[in-house]
Amino acid sequence: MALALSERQRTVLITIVQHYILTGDPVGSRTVARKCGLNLSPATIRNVMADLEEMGLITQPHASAGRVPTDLAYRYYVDSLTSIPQLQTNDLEALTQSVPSEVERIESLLEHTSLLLSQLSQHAGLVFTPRLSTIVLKQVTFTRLKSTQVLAVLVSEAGTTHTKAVKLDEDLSQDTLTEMGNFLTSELEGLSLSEIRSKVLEQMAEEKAEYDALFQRAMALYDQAFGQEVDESTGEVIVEGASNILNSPELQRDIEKMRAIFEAFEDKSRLVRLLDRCLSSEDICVFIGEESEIKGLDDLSVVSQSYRVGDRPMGAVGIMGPKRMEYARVMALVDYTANTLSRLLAGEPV
Amino acid sequence: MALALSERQRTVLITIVQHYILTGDPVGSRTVARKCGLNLSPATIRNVMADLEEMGLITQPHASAGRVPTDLAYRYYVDSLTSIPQLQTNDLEALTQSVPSEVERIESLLEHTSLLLSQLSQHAGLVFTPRLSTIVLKQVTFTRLKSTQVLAVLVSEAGTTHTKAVKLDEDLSQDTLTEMGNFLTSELEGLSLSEIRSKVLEQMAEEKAEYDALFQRAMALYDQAFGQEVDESTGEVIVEGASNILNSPELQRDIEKMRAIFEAFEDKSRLVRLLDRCLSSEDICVFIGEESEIKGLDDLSVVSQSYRVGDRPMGAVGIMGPKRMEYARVMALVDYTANTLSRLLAGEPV
DNA sequence: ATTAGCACTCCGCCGCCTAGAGTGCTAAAA
DNA sequence: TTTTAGCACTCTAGGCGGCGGAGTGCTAAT
Repeated sequence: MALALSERQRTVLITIVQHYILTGDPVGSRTVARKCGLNLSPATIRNVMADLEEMGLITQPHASAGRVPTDLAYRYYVDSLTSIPQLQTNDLEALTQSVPSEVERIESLLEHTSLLLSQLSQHAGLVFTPRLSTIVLKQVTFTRLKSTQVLAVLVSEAGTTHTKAVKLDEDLSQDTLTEMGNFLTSELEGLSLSEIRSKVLEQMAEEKAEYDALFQRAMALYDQAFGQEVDESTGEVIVEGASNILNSPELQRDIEKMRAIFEAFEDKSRLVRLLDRCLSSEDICVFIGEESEIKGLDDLSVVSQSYRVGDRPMGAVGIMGPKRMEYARVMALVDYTANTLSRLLAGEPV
Repeated sequence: MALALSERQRTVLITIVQHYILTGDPVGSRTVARKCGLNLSPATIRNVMADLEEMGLITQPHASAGRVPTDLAYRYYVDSLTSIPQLQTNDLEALTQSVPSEVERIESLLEHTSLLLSQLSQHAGLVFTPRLSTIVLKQVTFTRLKSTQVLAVLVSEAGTTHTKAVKLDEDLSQDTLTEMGNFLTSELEGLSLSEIRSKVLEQMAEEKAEYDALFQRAMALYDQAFGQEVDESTGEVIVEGASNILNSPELQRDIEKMRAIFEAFEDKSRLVRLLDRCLSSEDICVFIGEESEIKGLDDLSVVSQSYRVGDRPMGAVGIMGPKRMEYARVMALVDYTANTLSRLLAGEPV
């Protein structure tokens, strides 16, 4: 599967990709000859380029323009970046400066992270929040809002909260509700919501008398609030700096594409699917063009890396920009940010 | 201050505005003569138009194109819509169909509302959430996350939650924290956060011995969590359907303007200022072009109306689109939606 | 295997022109 | 006095042709 390129082909291809990323203009044989360091004449380069074109790595937008990398070429280029690149010193400075000393609100932290990524990269910043099922329960409380309406509040170990209003048949007092919350908390603390889900289902099916009625009802209440939600919730996506996409000159021409992109940004459910593919991998993920499999995003690339709390992957951060992005730098930014976020959430010093 | 226009001038102006809203093309004397119903020749209309231009109500994009309404003309047009217009039947149907039967999560409801507004209007939907100070407290709880880290959770009467992690000097047990929460809840329930703010400040200043030490510490903890926040928090803005702005043909030409608009969308803090101006008024608000006083939004108009819980205004909903929008229809949508939202939040049937 | 030379192609730009739409002005009509 | 018809004028959008530049592929020489 891996493309077998001669050393010379490799050099020429990389030169083309790098130069195109830099300038955005199609790059011709003359330019390659000067920049690639091979001391060959443009004519020779042309032969190599003809081969590369046949392999589907480069194309010309029209006969007699220079060559432009295809998705395949970007893929090759990214794969050829052996390991996660080092962060540039100025980026490192900027990042360390804007890391908060402590976490007051996780939601704000994630938003801030997304914004930071977008500002540093000048592309769009992405943060995926955890899906409900992976969350570990810390505390449940029920608050009586109106006669038969109760607000269930769930606090996770990480410090996120999740709420849902529930309608009851009977009117329970706040005291009863508090007791139910305490019951559940002592019983369920430390379990993930998906573990709880199976435990609740199991116990409600058995309906043994070994638990008293209050506990049974508490379980039912919990299930009413979060039961389905756990299976269905896919987490959220925080997109910041989407307007940066408008800077990219190769997209400014085509307003239709632009619209497709912004519509894709708003359809969060599709974006979430990227998360799944990223969470299953330890490594940083790069989706080039159509690899994201999101309609409308075929002119963009996404670089993302999961962040974790303890050993479990919780969510992911990423940067989304034109395929013509500085992959090395962006990957370094994303990787560093994901690691920092993991440490912050774990309460470790940064 | 109100512009004094002759009946004829009025008719011509309204015709121009309506026709421009409809087509987006500059409208010439010939067209006006045909559409305005006055049975006058284009030449006569031209004289009227010259007057209107002198008054600053219309301009020509270039000599020898038709006339285009200025902000002033839109203002006049909107003011001439005597009362809030009626909802069109098809809009009414669409709205009633997508009203949820019950409110499970306020955050989702508000997001859904914003999305709904954007879809029906084909512009951007706005929802402003309440600023912290106006919220009425229902319950406070403290959850011990780690040795000296506590999560303060505040539930409002409306059912919204607000959290903040707090770092402590000492390590308090969960039992102590729970007790503190109960204390505070019983003492503060039913008060708005701004009322609480002054009460807390007052009591902490007095430092009387009439309250026991636990309560004093609870107060301090509360203040640490939400004290400053109450003064600073401005509420949030939920923008949906921003990509609809890209449809507007008069903006597609100028990518710079487009970028300015999307940047303005992302700068939530400025958008929030619109809320203030809208909350103080009972009536529906229309901001045309520069009236929003937001840089970058001078090519858009915003229609917004506050929603309330009980008698207090809580937040606002709105629609943001090109100045060339169907004001009557948009105003009807916004007004109806705001009322429906108020009723939903109050738990009334819709 | 590499290179120089050359003819060819295609885009982007400039200037030119024209058709069309709309205006303002003036003089005639109501 | 108000309205209208007529006319000359202006400005834009769009089509056409020519030209320079950049880059290519091919061929023949090194």
